[in-house]
Amino acid sequence: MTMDGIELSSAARGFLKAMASETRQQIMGLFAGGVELTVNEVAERMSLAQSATSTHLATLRDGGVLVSRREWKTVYYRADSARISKALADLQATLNACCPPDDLVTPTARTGCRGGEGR
Amino acid sequence: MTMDGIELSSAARGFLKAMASETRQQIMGLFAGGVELTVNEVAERMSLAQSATSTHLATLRDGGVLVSRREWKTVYYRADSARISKALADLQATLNACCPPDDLVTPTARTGCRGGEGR
DNA sequence: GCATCATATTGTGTTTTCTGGATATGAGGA
DNA sequence: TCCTCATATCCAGAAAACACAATATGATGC
Repeated sequence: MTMDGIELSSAARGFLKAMASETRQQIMGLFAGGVELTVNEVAERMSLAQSATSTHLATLRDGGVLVSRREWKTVYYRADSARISKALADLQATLNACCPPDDLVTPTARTGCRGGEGR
Repeated sequence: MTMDGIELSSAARGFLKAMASETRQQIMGLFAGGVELTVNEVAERMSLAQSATSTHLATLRDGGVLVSRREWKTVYYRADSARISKALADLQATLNACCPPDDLVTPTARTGCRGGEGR
């Protein structure tokens, strides 16, 4: 009851919560290549209502997966690759601490990904 | 309308589904250090019913985060670090393909993590 | 066969999430 | 000011997840 709390960081938590929904996973697929999309564009391509799309995009932004850039009327959403890498590195670090890191993990996986997060 | 499907692999999908629940995240914290735990032990430490615990552990096993080893009566659950690393590498690879890998990401993040997944 | 132990499964009620319609906000143009 | 556009928020209902009690399964020991 002391060290049970190998809790995930808020970044990793938000990432998991954001990416848990399959609909949001598909939404993320629309942002491939770094394209910027508006809410209506995402709604149209996903065949979703504008309100539902707005909520999903807000969830993704809250989870650190997307960033929003407001240009007068329209809000452009875009994938936040830096924050995604950060969340993944964080997730990996926590899970490495949680699970036996001694088994026979490839050294590439351990060293390579951890160094990625600059910020 | 053709290449929208930057879908995640089943490993990454299962991982996200398994780790989406905060209860399951806490459960994973119990397996720190590679300890093996039975269903009843997890239920007791989490103050959860045996049925709920069994379901959660099955979800985690199905998501590739835990492995179960049956020893006569009791079933011992244990973290599957290799599969976890695999899922994370897969996730990172997909998200790197999804999101702008050109912005100004450190080259370590691009080369290091992508090479991790061998299979 | 019967009882027991540990786990899995079923059933039910509760809570949360998801979705779409309607409405509100905020900014630009006539 | 009024209207329009794009997005956000509010408000239902529908769907899914969660948790518990009860029961079923599977294997051991009598």
